[in-house]
Amino acid sequence: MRLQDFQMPELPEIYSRAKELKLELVGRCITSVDILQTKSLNLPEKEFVSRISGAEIRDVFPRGKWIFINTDAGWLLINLGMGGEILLHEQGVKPQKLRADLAFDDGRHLSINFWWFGYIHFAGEDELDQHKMTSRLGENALDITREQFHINLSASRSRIKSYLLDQSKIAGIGNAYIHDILWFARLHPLRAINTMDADEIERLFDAVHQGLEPSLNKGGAFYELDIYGSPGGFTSQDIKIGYKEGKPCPRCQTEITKIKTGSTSSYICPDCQSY
DNA sequence: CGGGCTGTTGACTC
DNA sequence: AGAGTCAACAGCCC
Repeated sequence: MRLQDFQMPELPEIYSRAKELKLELVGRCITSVDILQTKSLNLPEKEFVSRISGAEIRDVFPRGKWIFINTDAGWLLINLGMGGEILLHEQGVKPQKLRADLAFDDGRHLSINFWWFGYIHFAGEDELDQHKMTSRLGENALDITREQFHINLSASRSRIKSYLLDQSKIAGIGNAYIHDILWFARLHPLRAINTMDADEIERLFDAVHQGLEPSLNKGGAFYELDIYGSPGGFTSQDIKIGYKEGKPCPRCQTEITKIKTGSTSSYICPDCQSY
């Protein structure tokens, strides 16, 4: 297993970062903004900086793979793409890699880094519904009710892996945690939803929780750092079958295989997760 | 050395 | 509506 296989911030990591940021930043004012990669913004740099400078942070919460920071000037919307760090530093300390830096009125500052496909967006207080990348997000994967999950799936004709990865359907699941989620549910990633019976949908709902909650409870995965620079407590030993090609299935000992599912790969137990 | 692979998201086509 | 392909990249594998 290679560390670089795992650099995806998904729901457990984003929930954890949002919680940490909320604890540290509510009530703080942004005193200066430094942008090192304008490409990750949704506004011209000058406009972005002027709109967010001086803002007081009111709240921080997760929506899927996005961190929403509510300020009295509007919204900061952050997506770490395929991996990155948000780190809180004491005055003067600077990390080597960063795309943007926010300084606060207590002297501390926040560096935001991601290896490429990340976003640091701004939306005015009343403009949130015009922000296309977040306005269509589905319910957070751990917040959707069993009943709503059932109703939503009944309306879908896609394959189950595509559905779970579609952020407009259910938000927060990515290609790292999905392997274990489908294994818990004993469902093949290419299974068509309209062939699933009620029992299978129930199993899938439970599996979403079984796949995400252990990591959430440990502050996210080991390959992502919290805002203080410490890795999450969810380690490769906690992963059931994801990225464990050739190892035995924890349930039936059958060898885990890696298969192509559209443009992504999937790790499955061919015995537990028959097509 | 370099082609292949990995991840997220939106745009685009059929 | 859903599926497929592409593009935007760094970094590591073999």
